[in-house]
Amino acid sequence: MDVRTLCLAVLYQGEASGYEIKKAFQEGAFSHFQDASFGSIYPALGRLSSEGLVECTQMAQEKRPDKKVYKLTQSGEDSLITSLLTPPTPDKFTSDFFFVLYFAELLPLPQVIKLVDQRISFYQEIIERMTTCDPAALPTGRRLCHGLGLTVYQNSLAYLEENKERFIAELRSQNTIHTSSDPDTNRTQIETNRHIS
Amino acid sequence: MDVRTLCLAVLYQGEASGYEIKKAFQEGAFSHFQDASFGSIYPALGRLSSEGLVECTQMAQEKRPDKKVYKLTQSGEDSLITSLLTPPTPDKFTSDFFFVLYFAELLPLPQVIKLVDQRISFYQEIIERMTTCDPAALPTGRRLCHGLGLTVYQNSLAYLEENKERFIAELRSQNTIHTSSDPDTNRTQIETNRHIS
DNA sequence: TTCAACATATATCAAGTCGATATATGTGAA
DNA sequence: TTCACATATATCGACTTGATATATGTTGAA
Repeated sequence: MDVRTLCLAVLYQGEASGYEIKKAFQEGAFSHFQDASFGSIYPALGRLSSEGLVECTQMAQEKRPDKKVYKLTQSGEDSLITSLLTPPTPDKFTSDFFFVLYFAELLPLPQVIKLVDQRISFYQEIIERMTTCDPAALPTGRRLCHGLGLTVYQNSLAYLEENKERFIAELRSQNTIHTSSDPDTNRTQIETNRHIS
Repeated sequence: MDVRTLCLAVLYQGEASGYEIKKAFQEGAFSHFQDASFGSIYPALGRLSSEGLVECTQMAQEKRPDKKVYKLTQSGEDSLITSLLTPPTPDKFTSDFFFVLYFAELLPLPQVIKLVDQRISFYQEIIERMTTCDPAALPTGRRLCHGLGLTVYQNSLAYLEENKERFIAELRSQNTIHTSSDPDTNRTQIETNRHIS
């Protein structure tokens, strides 16, 4: 979804500055499935302003730098709905964790263990944050989002915890790279895995 | 992860052309957690070539356009390992499905039902494709990747199937937008939801 | 107390990436 | 036959990211 629509979506929840819109993607409700940087938010707000989809009020006072508060117009609301009605593009998921895990055999075992442990902590923290809010208080659509997301994290955590020990034991038993710094042994290991599909 | 490393990773599995590398991200093993386009793959292969991390063999014959087959060098293998050892960046997940679902109350009910049904089919198809291969045949790292990914898809599917009817019933019962095309009714609906957190 | 780290707030820029498009040919199905 | 699709490389405009610049307030630890 383009950043312009993303901004409209945040502003639909209430007026906000560019800085606050960024926070919605960093810590807020949208943080799990959308993102945008300042470099795209500020230009987007400029365009939305000139097209009349948002209105900007300059808050010159404050003890901070000027704050530009943006507010959705009726035209902006219409544009948001229209965008929501267009067929959604496929999900995009990129993960270095999965990528590194894929090549676990090539890495020192302690490194792999650390990777998995960090992942477990990562899931635990997200789950804790997500379970502090009461789902019953959410509107229907948001509640399904929340429930589906939480399910994914909980089951990922459970899977990792259930398989961690077996996984590590298997890695330990099958190669020598982890206990030796002999380059020849190393090389042999790499060659061994080379053509496994 | 930068596209250069991604190319090295694909080439680690065996030599390939730019076109074939693209396919690895589109249909192959990496398709679930990494992506790259021609616009980034071809320049990356050029740089990798000039840096000696890959070797290029021009296959001039064939009945097709020239095929440039790239092969990993020792230096390229070392570079891949080094990249795998650097701390992984956080996952990135963007989903229009979640985004639209979040605003389900604002949309016509048939549209929302279609969205959920398509999602269910999407999960079913992926699960079917992933369960055709035998996980026991995979190297340890790949097997954990595969298992974790499959778990996510299976549990997402189960959650949607379990909650679909209740979700739709709830949407149907709470608003009028879905059965009326009266713009005033429409507007009222939008205002009603306006400030729900 | 002081001082570093962090938060608020806007904005820009180089580098990288995507999605579409161009080019050229082969294959298979309707 | 003709059209859609697959193979194959390559480029380009538009967009996005991540880092950085600028300026100030707050907070907590040494």
